[in-house]
Parts: sequence; C-alpha cells; structure tokens
Amino acid sequence: MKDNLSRVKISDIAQRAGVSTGTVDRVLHNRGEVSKKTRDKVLSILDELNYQPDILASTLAMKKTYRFATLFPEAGTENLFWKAPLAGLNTALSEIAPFGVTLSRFLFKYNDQSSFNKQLEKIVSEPYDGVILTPVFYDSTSLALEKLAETNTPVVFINSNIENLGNLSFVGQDARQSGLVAGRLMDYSLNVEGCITIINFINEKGGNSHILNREEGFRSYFESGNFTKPRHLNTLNIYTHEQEEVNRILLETIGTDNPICKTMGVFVTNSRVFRVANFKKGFGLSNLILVGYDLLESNIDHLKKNNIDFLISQNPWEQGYKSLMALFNSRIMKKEIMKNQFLPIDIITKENIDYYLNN
Amino acid sequence: MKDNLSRVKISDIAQRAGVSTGTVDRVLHNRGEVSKKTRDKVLSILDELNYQPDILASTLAMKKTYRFATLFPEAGTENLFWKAPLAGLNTALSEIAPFGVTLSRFLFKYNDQSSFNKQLEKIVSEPYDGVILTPVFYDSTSLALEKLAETNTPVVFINSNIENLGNLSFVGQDARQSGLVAGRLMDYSLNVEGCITIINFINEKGGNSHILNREEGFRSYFESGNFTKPRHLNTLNIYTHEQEEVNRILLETIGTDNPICKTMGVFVTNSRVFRVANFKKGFGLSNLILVGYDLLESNIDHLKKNNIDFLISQNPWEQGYKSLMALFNSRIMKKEIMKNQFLPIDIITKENIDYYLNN
DNA sequence: AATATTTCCGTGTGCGCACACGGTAATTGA
DNA sequence: TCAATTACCGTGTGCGCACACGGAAATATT
Repeated sequence: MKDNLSRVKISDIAQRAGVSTGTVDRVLHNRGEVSKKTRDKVLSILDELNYQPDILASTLAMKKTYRFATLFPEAGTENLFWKAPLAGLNTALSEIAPFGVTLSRFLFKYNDQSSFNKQLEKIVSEPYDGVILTPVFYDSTSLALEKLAETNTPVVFINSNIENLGNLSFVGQDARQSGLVAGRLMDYSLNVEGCITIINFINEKGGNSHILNREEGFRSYFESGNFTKPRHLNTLNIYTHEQEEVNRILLETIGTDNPICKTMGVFVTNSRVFRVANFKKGFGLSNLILVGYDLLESNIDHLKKNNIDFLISQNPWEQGYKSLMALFNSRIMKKEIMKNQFLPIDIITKENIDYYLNN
Repeated sequence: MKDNLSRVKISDIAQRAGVSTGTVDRVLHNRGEVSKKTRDKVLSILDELNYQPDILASTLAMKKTYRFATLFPEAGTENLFWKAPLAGLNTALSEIAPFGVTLSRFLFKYNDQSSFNKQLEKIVSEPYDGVILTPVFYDSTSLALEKLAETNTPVVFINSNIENLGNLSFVGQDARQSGLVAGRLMDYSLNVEGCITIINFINEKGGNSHILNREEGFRSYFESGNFTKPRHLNTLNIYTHEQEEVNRILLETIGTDNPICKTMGVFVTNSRVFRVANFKKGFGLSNLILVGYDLLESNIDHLKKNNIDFLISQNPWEQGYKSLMALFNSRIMKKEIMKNQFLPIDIITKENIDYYLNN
C-alpha cells in the first residue's frame, strides 16, 4: 500500500498541467469556463497522479454546515428500545461534528399517526441535508419521501423498512431471518415432547409487518427439514398490554394442561416477551422455554434470572450509529452507500449479555 | 443540546480578552511567555465561552503526521483468522487517513518467538506514535513495553491480553466468559443422555492461555447449578494438526461406543473445530453436537452444512477497527480510552452467519 | 475596422489554527 | 542615568482548498 505522506495537491497538478490552480478547481467541480483541451489535459493528470482531495482543507474552506434531522418514537416506559439508537446517534455525531454536522431530533408518539405526520411536516418544510426516520406509517412516509426527493434530500430508514420508496439506505435487521434464528434456538432448547406457541403482541393501529415476518421465518424453520424433531406450532395474537389481561389469556391457553399438545416453548415476536416472562415466573412454569426480542431492562432482568432463555437483539445502538454515518459518508465523504445495511442478528444469553450493554 | 453552528474561535476569545490570537494560542498550548494575569483572564474566558478547537483546522495547520505500527501473526492457511483484523484496520485507516495517519504493518510467523522478537525490535527502534500488537510471548512483550514507555508510545493489545504491562488498552474477548456461553449452548442443545468432551488443540510452543480460560469457563457453567441436566465432562488434548492423526485419536476416544459414557457433545476450545467436523462428517456421527470458535472458511462451510452447530465469534474485524480507533482517539482526539474494550461474544448459527460476514 | 461580447483563465482572499519572528515595555545591571 | 536583559505580546505567513473577481484573448456584431 502506498504511503500518502506526501499527498498530491491541487497546485501540483496545476503546475504539471501548466495551468493555474483555479483552472484545476474548475474542472474538479465541473463548473465550466474551461476549454475542452485543457480540461482533458487536467483530467488525465488528475487521474495519472491519483489526486485525492484533502477533505479537511475542503470542509474548512467551504465552511458549509450540514443539517440532518431524525424522527423516532419517543422512548416511553413501554418502548425503551428507542433510547439506544439515540445514544448511537450521539456517538456518531460527536465523531463527525468537526465536519460541520448538526442534528435536529424530532420525536413522535408511539403508534400515533397524526403525531408522526406533524413532525414529518416540520422536517419537510425545512431544508435539511438528510433525514433519518423509522417508516412506521406507509402513506405518510411515502408522501414525505416524494417531497424530499424534489430537493434531493437523502433519507435513511432505520429499524423497519419499506421497499421502493427511493430511500438512500435501510439500516436494520432482516426480520424474517431473525425468525429463523429463533427457530433454531427453540428447536435446540426444547428437548422434550410438546408444542410451541408463537405469541404476537399486535398493535391495532398498524406497524406489525415486522412481527409477521418474524413469525413467518420462525415457522419456515420448522418446515425446512433442518429441525431436530418435528413440532406443532400454534399462534396466539394478543391485543392488550395489561399484565393482568395477558395473564388471563395465557392461563387459558398455554397454562392449561392440554393433554394433546402442551406448550413447552414460547416465541414472542417482539420486545413484549417480558409480559410472558412475568406470567411464567408468577405461575411457576420454570420449564417453559422462552425466546423473544430486544434488550429492554425488564427483558434483561428476566434473562439474568433464567425466566427468558434467549433474546434476539436488533443492535439498536448500532442502528443509530450507522444510519447517521450513512448520511455522513454519502453527503460529506461522497462515498457509495449500501442500499441495505443488515445488522447482525445477535443471540443474547445470560452469559454474554454484559458485552452487549457497554454502549 | 446547543447548536455549535457558530463555533467560538480563537479570535473571538482574543477579542473578548483584549489580547491577540498569539497570546491565546500561547496559553492554549502552555508554552509560557504570558503573564499570570492575562493567562488567568484568557483561561476564564476560554472556559466561559466553552472554546472547542477546530480539529480540522488544527491538523491542517500542524501538518503533523502520525505513524502507527501493528504486529500480527501472518494469516497462513492454518490461521486465516488474522485476515479479518487487518481488514478492520484498513477500514479504520481509510476513515482517519485525512488526519495524517499512516500505518506500518509488521507480521510475524505464527508461534515463532524469534520472528516475533525480530519484528518487535524493528518497531521499537523507530519513533512510532502508537503500536498495536498481540502479546503472545510474555517476556518479549514486557521488554518491548518498557522501552516504548520511555518514549511515551501508547500500546494497544489486541485479541489476547497481558495484565499490568502499562498498555493503553486491550481490545478483545473475555475468554473465560466465552466458555460459559459455550456451556449454555451445549447444555441446551444436548437433549439426550451422554457425556461431553472438551478438545484442546494445544500448541507446544505456548500461547495457550486463551484455550485454558475457555475450558475453565465451560466447566464452570456445568458446576454453576444453572444447567438443565448434570453432565460428565472429559478433556482431550490434541497436539497434532494432521487430519489423519486427529481422526485416529478421535476414533479411539469419542468414536468408540463407550457404554458408560458416550460422548454426545464436543466443545473445541479454538478455531480448529473444523478438524473435528471433518471427522464427524467422515465417520457419520451426525448426532454429535459441535461447538467451537471463529469464522474460518472451513468452519463456515461446516456450519452451513450442519456439521457444526454453534460457532463463537471473536469479532476479529471489529478488533482491528477498534484497536486503531483507540490509538486515534487517544493521540489525535485527546479522548480518554477505556482500559478494557471487551467485544461481544457473538453466537453464530447457520441462520445468522451471513450477517456477520459483511465485512 | 472599431466596438461589444463571449470564452477562457490567473490571482487574491479567507476558512481556523500553529508557530516563527520581531517589537515594545518592564526590569536589571553598571 | 543609560544600556542590556528579560518578560511579554502582536503580526504575519502558511496549511490545502473553494470561490469571487477581474483581465486577456478570441470571437461576434455593426
């Protein structure tokens, strides 16, 4: 690898081409006023000497600032998940702030489309240089993307994805594939006869595509032929968040001693797995294998106390970090960005969780 | 959070303090020639206005270059592991190269102490601004660290660690804890009666502390009381790398139909797990649960073909990335660095491996 | 042919900082 | 009291780049 100690600068190629630095600058930025002949000459020398602009001097001279905006759900008590992406975002920001990057953070109320719309309008109405958002509502997102496209404002989707909306990039997890991982874990962990119940905590206001993909992945694992023994799968959709209510429902279903097909394993398709863990602990079902999502505090507690066996983490911190870096690399560093930035499907147990909490 | 759009610059505080920029510069860099009175005044205004130097302009003006050196084992056919840290290193380098960072990469022959010493002497004899190395040989490393301390050259340990040698940081995995994770996986995966065999591929020339810590962690899992059923553990040390020889040994031990305690699970304490997988496949022991380390190509192959059940990854790419960033953040960005940077203990299965291979 | 217009290009300045240089005021020495 | 130090401080220049401005040469217009 070459030393770039003595980097070639604009004045070098200007001299080599027998022109002034201003001319070189003009061809570099394609702003005309250069004859084809000299343009070609400069271009060839540029290539020959492999000129790389000094990004530091460049941003210093331009004195341009970049304004990015983010739109996430508020991190309420019920969805602490969204604290982590903000932390990752802040770390990324501290690294790239010297380049004149500033961030405006917008929050909307979880599952409240009008709140989502309101914040989105704020963002669209101002000239941001890039936007990071989680596209939970299709029509609102689609509309906003159209407007942002008019001003060539790049948009990064974070955590969940909508295809073909012209976004710059998606940073998140492959939901279906994570279901397959859960399938493997459940299959290996269940060493007795019995059924598996898939529990979806459904939001009536929408935004459940995640959950469905995860269930589908999970089911496909047990249809793939890779499983160690065949299992019967039931699906249970729960529409409440009240623990009492959940307990009642679970007691009627997996809590009963169904002689035909007793539930020995439960896969919860989102972060509400702690609800089932509460039930499991409260009703003494210590043999139940429990697999779910996300490192919420209550989930972590249950994992450490063996009430949850495996958690799948979506790398929320990393999501925040990478999504901002995507905008930065695209706009400031002029690099190509991968359309889909799938983050690893981390398998978390009591034994390795501490090393996923450092951030 | 405050906007730093209009950052306060040296001239601002100079004006505010009624002095010149040169004076401010002098107190900023502690190079005297300033009366106590004006010094205090500048200092207080510096604090009041929360002056943050523009790192870009600073590095541009200083025109200082930083030379870092790395010392890794060669990535031979037997230890492809070391390709990944180099890749991570290169990514980090491309990000910080604008700051005048250059890298000299030194390689030593695996398990060859004289080669290690030779390369280390090269590094010590030149005035590097920071060193990244994997401290496989205690005495050599200790000696080098002493010399490097004289010139205040920070050293980052990567992958393996030695305590109390005055290194700036350690970037790697908690070996013992990873053994605990392996224990959990083995415990959950083994749903039949039978014994577990721990296989250590020992290097007679030393550098086995990793392996021993992993075994200890693994054993402690089964002594913790958290296991689902008690297991009997055997240890098998293998000193050869020849597949034929390995086959012969395994055939005599885990391959025989020992009626008392048949081996149903094997934990290989390092990346040589593919040797056992070869044996497992060749001799049709498809029920054997196999857990090992590291995403070598041959291990990946076996994982995808269900010959290996779980791999534990040490994040080698991340190790390379983070170790260089540690030096960068310490020397250029003047940030505090964490002494131990433990990387996650990633659990890899056939289903999630693709998302760990992107780099 | 003289003027007006366009095409093309060089020069100068500033971004924020680091540092060399030289100058003035205060202090010392005789 | 006057010169010689010393302590203290301001000014100027350059890092590599972006961009405004203005000027010379080429071409068009009448």
